[in-house]
Amino acid sequence: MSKCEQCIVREFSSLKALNKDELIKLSDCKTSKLIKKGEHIFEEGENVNGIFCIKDGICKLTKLSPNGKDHIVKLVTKGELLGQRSMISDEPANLSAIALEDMHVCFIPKNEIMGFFDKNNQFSMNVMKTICGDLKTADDHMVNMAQKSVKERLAETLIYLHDTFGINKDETLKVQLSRDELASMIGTATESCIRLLSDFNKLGLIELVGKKIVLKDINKLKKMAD
Amino acid sequence: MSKCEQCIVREFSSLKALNKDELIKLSDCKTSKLIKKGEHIFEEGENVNGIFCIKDGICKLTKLSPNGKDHIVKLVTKGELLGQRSMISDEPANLSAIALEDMHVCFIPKNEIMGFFDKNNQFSMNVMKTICGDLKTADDHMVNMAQKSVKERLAETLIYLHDTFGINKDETLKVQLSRDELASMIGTATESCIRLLSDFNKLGLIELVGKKIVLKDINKLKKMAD
DNA sequence: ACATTTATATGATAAATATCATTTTTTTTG
DNA sequence: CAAAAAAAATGATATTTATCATATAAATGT
Repeated sequence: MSKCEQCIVREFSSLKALNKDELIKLSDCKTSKLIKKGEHIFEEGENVNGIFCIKDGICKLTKLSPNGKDHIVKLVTKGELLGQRSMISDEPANLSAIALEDMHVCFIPKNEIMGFFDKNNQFSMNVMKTICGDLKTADDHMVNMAQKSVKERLAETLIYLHDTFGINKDETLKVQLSRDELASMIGTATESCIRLLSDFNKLGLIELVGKKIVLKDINKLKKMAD
Repeated sequence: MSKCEQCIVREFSSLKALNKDELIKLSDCKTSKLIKKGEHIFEEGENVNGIFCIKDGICKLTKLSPNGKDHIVKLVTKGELLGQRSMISDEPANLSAIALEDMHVCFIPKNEIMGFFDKNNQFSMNVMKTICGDLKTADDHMVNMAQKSVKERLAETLIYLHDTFGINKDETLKVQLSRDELASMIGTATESCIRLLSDFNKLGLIELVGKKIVLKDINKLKKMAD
């Protein structure tokens, strides 16, 4: 079992506030899991009873809308924690977490985290700030969904994927979503998403390399996204 | 200056965790404000440096979208706290708060609240739970905006206004939004909103009493909202 | 390697929604 | 109370987006 003290991703999350003793306790109680591409870390409605620390890989957080379509609420990657909201609210998960690539995650049981809350103010504060950041992002996102056109949302999402997750050597976006997933991220029909990608391609804004996407004119895309 | 100890609305917010001594301190540092209908409590981008406790009245939280339209993110009423997210994130307000009717609010400066955070775990936990609740609502809302039609969103919003804020003696919705405001809550053009209200009226789902709205068939509206 | 499934793409069309113009109603103001 | 301004309502039309059908390309299993 690997030691939390030596784990680098810890430094990128609220867990950075933990001291040596707390980290040793953490190492003892955590369990390590490999999640394959397409598998769930947890599902909407499930009682999670702890949080997951993402050591490696990317996953999507989705919610089933009443019309039966999945909506991608957020992408989460290495260094971030999952399940904090459910744990604090003491409610089942509001979203499903599904791996977009093979992942390595650690599970930390609820009672351990709650102990840190009581004794380590900096840790509580970090968690609170993270959730506040999530809330701001969610509000902003909501306004975008409500007020922007599909075209604007697509442009914005491409920029987001580029800026947040970066590009490969061949300049294609590192996070490779299917057209279907991209559509469920911007909230539109798959065909509409594909059609707009074709349009963007013809306009020289992007280039479609098979299923992969290269952003060719980031400035124009940014203007387009408003 | 009225005493926080005797204030009833305190019981409906995170402040209920404060003990007698803390409430006395609170009374000493808080300032009381009357806000008239249409006035701001604070504006997007402003440094708030504390939180507001709503003693009476309702306000809308809006965000200006890049296309220049205001979007109503949330309605907030008596007993709730405002500005918690900005204070914790140590950032300017992400949203504007504008009174929908005359309001009575109390302002509590940041350093006072931060003191309670340090010393009163139950209070911190309450605040955290509130923000977690807000985050869940925001995520749900986002999915609705992205996946539902304007008609579904209108039906849902009417039900929400009914269930959350209740009705007057004449059965009209208590929160009286203009057509423009209703449209900016569901994310559509004012004319589209008006047209759909007319349709709902003709279908017998609602009744339009001047500018006021009566829900006539709540079950059908609920089905419509999904 | 070939058959089968799945993903991507495109056309045709329908439905939803926005925009612009105009009218009617309500509210405000002098 | 009348005039002006603002809000609500409706029609005509344009634009956006969804849906259904079908074609092509890529991935998968045996």
